[in-house]
Amino acid sequence: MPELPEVETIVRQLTPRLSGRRVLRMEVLDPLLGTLETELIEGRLIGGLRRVGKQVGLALVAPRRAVPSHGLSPDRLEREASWLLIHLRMTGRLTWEKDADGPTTPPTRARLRLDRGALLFRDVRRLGTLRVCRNWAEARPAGLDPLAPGLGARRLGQLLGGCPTPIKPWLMRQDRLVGLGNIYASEALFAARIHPARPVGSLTMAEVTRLHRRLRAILRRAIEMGGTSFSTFENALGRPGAYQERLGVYGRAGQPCPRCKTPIVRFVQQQRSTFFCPRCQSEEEGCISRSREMRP
DNA sequence: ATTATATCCTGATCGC
DNA sequence: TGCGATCAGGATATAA
Repeated sequence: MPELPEVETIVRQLTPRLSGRRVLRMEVLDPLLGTLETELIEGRLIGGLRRVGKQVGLALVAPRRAVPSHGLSPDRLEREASWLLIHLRMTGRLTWEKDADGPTTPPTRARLRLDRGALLFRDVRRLGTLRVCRNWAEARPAGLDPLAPGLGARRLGQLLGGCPTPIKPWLMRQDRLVGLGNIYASEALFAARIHPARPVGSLTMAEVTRLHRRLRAILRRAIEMGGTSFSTFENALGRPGAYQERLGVYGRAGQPCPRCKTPIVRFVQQQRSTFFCPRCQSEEEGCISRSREMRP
């Protein structure tokens, strides 16, 4: 379940390894991936990597460029590059392999052969996708990145608007904010002490501010810790993250809330598990001051 | 327009 | 011990 911090971890690990490499051949092994415009990729240089929402974006530039190991600047890539977007969905993995010529083993779904080594896309559940875009305008997602410098509490408030949708499913809508999935949506609301079923329009400005601050803090912290390995996530080096040790509510139904010891509750929202603390995250707005008194 | 449901996929887990 | 049913969830398609 790679969400924003997990994808960011992978991008950071792969950037020095892949930047400047020349793509020799794109091998699509799983027919479920469909046909791709490989001519926008093959023969070009990897100008850099970038997280595009929950996707890993490989930026490809003309082969005469000199590319530093940290990649070309973001604005340069936005002007010049074509993009390979890799969506890992649930079980997708990206790893660099030294041997680019040997036989591939399942569940390898695609292999990008480079002038040195190869990038392997493995994915047991085969839900992941590959997409080729000719430019940044095609590749850029509709939703805003929660860690973008321009996304202040005010902007988030405007984005939320007054709709009656429950806040938790709203946070997972990729056409509004990109990068949040089931884990971090629950965690952000717990940290901000907002009930997951609260209508978006009912949030006070104070709550929006709190959500904004907590959300960004959690994502940054999770990136520092290499993401969350809840069940299956592994980074580009085949190692787990560490943020699962800091999860407050996700996957902890029945266990005591780390803040007030009340048992964590699980319920289903839009066919997905939502976890929350019934005491810290009151259904009604206005109980914040009370829960604040509970703090040690 | 918005919201709800079904679908995809496969390994792990559960109940009998 | 074995086997079928259920679950996990990101995104999209279709239905209401």
